[in-house]
Amino acid sequence: MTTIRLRNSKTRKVEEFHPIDPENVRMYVCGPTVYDRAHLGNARPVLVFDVLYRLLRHVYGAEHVTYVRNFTDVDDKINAEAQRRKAAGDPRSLEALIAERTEETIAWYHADMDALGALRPGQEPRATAFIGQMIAMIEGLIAKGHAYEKEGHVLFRVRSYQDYGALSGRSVDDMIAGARVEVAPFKEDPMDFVLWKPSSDDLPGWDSPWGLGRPGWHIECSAMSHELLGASFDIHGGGIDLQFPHHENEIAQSACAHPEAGFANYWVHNEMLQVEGKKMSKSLGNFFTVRDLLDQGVPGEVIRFVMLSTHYRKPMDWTEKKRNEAQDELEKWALLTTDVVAAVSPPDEVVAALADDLKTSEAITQLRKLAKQGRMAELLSGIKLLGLSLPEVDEGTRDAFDWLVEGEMHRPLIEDAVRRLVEARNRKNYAEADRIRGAFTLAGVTLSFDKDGSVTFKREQNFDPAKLEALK
RNA sequence: GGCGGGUUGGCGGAGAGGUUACGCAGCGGAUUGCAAAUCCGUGUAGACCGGUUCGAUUCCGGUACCCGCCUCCA
Repeated sequence: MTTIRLRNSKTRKVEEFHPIDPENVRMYVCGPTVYDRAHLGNARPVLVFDVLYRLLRHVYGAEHVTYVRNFTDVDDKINAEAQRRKAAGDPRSLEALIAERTEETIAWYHADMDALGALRPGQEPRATAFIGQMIAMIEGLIAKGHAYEKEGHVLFRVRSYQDYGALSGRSVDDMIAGARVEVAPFKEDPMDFVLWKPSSDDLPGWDSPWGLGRPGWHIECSAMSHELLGASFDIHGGGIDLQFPHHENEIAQSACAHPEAGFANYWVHNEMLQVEGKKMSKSLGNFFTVRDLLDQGVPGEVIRFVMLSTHYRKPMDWTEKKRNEAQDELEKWALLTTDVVAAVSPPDEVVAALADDLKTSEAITQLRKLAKQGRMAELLSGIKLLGLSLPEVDEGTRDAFDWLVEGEMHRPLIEDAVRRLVEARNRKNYAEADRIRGAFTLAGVTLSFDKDGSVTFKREQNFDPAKLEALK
């Protein structure tokens, strides 16, 4: 059996992966807060852990891997959007507006991530469905002296957990010295964080031993992972930005609530995404969503290919150039594998690359070698393991019409032009042939001639059907 | 201020203490009416300064610069 090696943030080393139970390999990844469309940065962890999920399924069997990724549907931003709609005159209750916002965002998320070729996790729990478990966990923490109630808030007593800061390599004293912690009068210690906070009448809340309120963000993941995967499980993933404080706090909560268990054995973090060398942010004006790219005609598999061409632990830079190169390479593979049936099992080289700490760029290099060697069945199988799909590429005169022509109105025009072109070439009237080809070029269609005399089309980015009129 | 990541040829991007990464672009050739595509061949590197070593881009130390997290935005 293939041995997977993963970089464990907990030990800062690449380690061999040995699941607690090979019959049920368990992975939890922090999912989105569902208040708006997922931006490109959100897609990176989705794709990184999708590759890991596919690898685990390959190695241990699809039915022996449990993948949980949550939806955070309790959040100020969701409330704010609902309140905005209410203020704009929507007569429905705030609760209904919140539910609507949550539902539509989840549907968007599914559609966008599906387009990137990401498999849906086996379970996608919503925080609001696990409030009872959160309350129970908080009660347990209070009983053990790890948490305390103050003014309707319940806070985690950070000083009560010896190993706090171990994951992110910080000491509590250093962090306080940094003087960037929130100072709240009800905290025993500046580092203590919220497990439960009071809610107002106009915002969602749940009854609890501490009054009407709602859970803190960190307790959601601790409660859901415990409920669905148990007190000890194998892999916990997420972006490096979540390492502190979110994951640190999860560990503190879970380790204190279930001191007999190990919580997550392997912590895997992906690096951040940049755009043209800069962090993606609204203020820099380089902020865009996955849907924006898809709407611009960037295929999901191209986004996926670009993402996988950089190792997950390195900052990934999204650029126009990479996107174009990825598209060219995928089209090339599509042509190479036309009518090819994928090999039953993926090539060892590709599996080995992924098993070595998810070296996706190395896996792509191996795919290129397979293409070079003409091992197309294996190439296709490797492409599938990476979760990539290939663009539809039609070649030849007849098939090309289907995607070249925007509406039947241009078909007679093009057929006639091609007929005249072929005739001109047969008569060796190259001036006329080049004139017709030039008109196609201006319309954004590249024509080329094969040895057997057939004509091949390629639609370019600047394709403009209106300019086909010039073919007359 | 604290913690972490990075700096490789024109561009992107890997691995390995000594042997071609790879892709794109470039150059030369084959092929082509001319092209495109394809095929063959080929040049260019390791931020800077020291150290270890027979030998370092690869290990160690330092310097510079870039980026991220620590703060709602991933």
